[in-house]
Amino acid sequence: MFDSFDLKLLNALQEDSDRTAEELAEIIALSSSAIARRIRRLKESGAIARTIALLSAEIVDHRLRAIVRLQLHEHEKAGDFTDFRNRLEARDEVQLCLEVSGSDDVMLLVACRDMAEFNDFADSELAASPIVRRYETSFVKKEIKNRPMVRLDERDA
Amino acid sequence: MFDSFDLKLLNALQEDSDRTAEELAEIIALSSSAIARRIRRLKESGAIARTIALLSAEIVDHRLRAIVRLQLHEHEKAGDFTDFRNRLEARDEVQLCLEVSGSDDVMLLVACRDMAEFNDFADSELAASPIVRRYETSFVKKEIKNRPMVRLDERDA
DNA sequence: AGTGAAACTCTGGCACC
DNA sequence: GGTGCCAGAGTTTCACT
Repeated sequence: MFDSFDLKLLNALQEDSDRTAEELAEIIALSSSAIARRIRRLKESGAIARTIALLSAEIVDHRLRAIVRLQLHEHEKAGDFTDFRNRLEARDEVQLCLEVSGSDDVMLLVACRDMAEFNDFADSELAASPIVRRYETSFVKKEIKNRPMVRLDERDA
Repeated sequence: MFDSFDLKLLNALQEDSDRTAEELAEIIALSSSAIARRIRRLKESGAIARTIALLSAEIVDHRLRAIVRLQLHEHEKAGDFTDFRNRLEARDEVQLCLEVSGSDDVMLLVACRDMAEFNDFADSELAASPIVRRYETSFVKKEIKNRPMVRLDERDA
């Protein structure tokens, strides 16, 4: 699937996708046209899902972020859970939604403007949902690291 | 700080930063040169911290991801905690590290290749650390949503 | 994969509001 | 102050080797 050039390229683009093909060619031992060709192929094939801008911590830190751990009722029809998932996915406040193992079933990272907005979210999406058994909230005091990056190596080839 | 054009632009770039100034000019009512100028200013001022490529879910799903909730010992010297934070920050496996309120002190999202690698990580960084009192791990079964985006509006101006 | 030319995109100066 | 227009610089794309 990927040769070692692709792997280096994917790692580099996950760190900073703003560099030109020529700059990347200096890091990876390849001509700029080969770099450009590979980037285009990786985007077309979907290996690179999308490229996005991340805002400064100064802006993001003005939001109230919360980790919410959900326990669901056990015998839910698949349809209800799908609806619930779709509702969460549609909410702008939900940055991350993961189905997890262990005593909790779902974990959310929610970014709101303030506590009032968080309460509105929790009331309408969580407390009001018949499939949520209970939920527990921790608020984010400080972001120490946020790097979505997955470093690839030859084992990912 | 930001006028309504900047806010629209920041929202658009958080969703997809691969569009040209001309394409963005069709969404936002501005000429392409004005768009390009604003993007450059937003990057120079640091409002846009960086732009990154996100890999496809197919690639990321081959990793074993875990949510780890940490409780620390209470009377830690600030220096020890700083060291601990720096170690976690330096580990590629740590995608997200948050200081939180509530019964836990720190929450991690960790991406490893397999359980063996996760255990190595947990043993060397968590179990071996004198400042960690206990930790609890949930593994990610399924990613339902992952959008780091923070939607801005006139209240962020 | 690399080279070079064509096409496209961004940059910077100037007039305008 | 910021915008739009246009020309030049820089970057990507494409045919060919």
